[in-house]
Amino acid sequence: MVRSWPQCILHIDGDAFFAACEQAANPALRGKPVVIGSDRGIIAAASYEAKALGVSRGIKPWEAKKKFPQLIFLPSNYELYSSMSARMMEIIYRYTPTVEEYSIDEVFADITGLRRLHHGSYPDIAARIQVDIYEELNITVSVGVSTTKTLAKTASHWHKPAGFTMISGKDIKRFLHDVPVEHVWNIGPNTAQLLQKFGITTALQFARLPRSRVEQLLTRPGVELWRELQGESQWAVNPIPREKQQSISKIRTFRPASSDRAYVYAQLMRNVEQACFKARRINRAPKKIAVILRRQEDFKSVGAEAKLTRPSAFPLELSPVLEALFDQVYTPDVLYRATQIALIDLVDTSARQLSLFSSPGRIDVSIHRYTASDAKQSQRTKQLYQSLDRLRGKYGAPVVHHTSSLPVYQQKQVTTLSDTQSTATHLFM
DNA sequence: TCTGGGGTCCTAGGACCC
DNA sequence: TCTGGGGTCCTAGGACCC
Repeated sequence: MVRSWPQCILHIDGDAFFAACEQAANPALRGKPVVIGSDRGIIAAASYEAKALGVSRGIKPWEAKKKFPQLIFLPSNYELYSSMSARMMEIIYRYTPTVEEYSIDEVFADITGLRRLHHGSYPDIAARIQVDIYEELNITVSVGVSTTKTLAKTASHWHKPAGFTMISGKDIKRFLHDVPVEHVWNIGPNTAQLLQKFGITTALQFARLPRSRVEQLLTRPGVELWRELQGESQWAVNPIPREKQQSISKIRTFRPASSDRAYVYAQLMRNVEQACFKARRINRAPKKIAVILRRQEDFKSVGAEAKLTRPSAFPLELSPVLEALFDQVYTPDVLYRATQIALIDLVDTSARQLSLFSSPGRIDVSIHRYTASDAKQSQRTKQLYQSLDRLRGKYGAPVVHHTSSLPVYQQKQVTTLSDTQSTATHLFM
């Protein structure tokens, strides 16, 4: 039976990953109710011990603190989680090269055709991966084994933590029977609502619809999903290198909401600086940028997008475009609660060096211009940011900002150059 | 769910062309 | 005046994910 499987796909899901990483890194935290999250935000993760107390994602950190004084609160430490994630990936790569790093704590892996190589059945191989991760990293993962990504993911969710669930062809009905349709991967609130209107509330009911009906109700991805649930693999496990990242965005909510133009723009500029820094670090630059503001009253986002005449990840070069976009979306007297910048259609910048002769300089909203002096200016801009990035690397935090982001920092204690003791020094240019 | 932050992909429809 | 058919490219916005 297992022999006849056309594909064998695994879904490997870290259990309470952030909290588990903290517990792995610090043995004193093991067995304790650990919660990751900041005071003002939401709870990002909770260890199983904390979940057992009744901590859930919905609850606010300060509420949880009051209700369960024994909780251990930790700020999130992405460096730690990323390195643990990378080590987890490495273990899986030992078994197969076909690994999709779906998120920091989730992996799809295709082990089709590798039984002889690893001297074992598919479930054997999957179990070995699970054991290796536990023994080497001190964290548990839940594993799902099936013929499609969708079924593998359904399987890994079936039993957590440290679960191991296999769905073979003949078991599909049994597993889908109890799964609410809105819990199926890639069925969100909208699709679930539509299906429910037609009396479809479970994954099995959906899987049993005739194909023609599915084609009527949903579009192509819906039909593909339907076939995945039959056990016919439609979505390949595809290893996407991180360098292929398509977009970077930075969003920040501020409280209280504000309608002050300079302040809101300053928040945006801060996001821009962070997003551009991240882009430069991975040697990418956007061909398009979008500015989005979120309104306080209805929580809706309003945004505007612009194509750049040349890719750039330098805030100084982007600022004319940014300002134009900002003015398109900003309405005086409207209260905003968040700003967001999106760097879109990222392209690789490592290969082509900006040179005096090969690159147009200035970036405009709509007009494309090119002069030698612009190119020279561009070169200087690049050098400037290289120095700034080095500085940032040295201090671990940004030290120089654009003048337009000043209003953000005016709320805090801004120190000056002369205060050389402080690492919180902010310079403005 | 009364609300953080960071992503991907798909589709409809307009513009433009033959 | 009303009116063909088809292809491609691009954009806005939706929907979904962790």
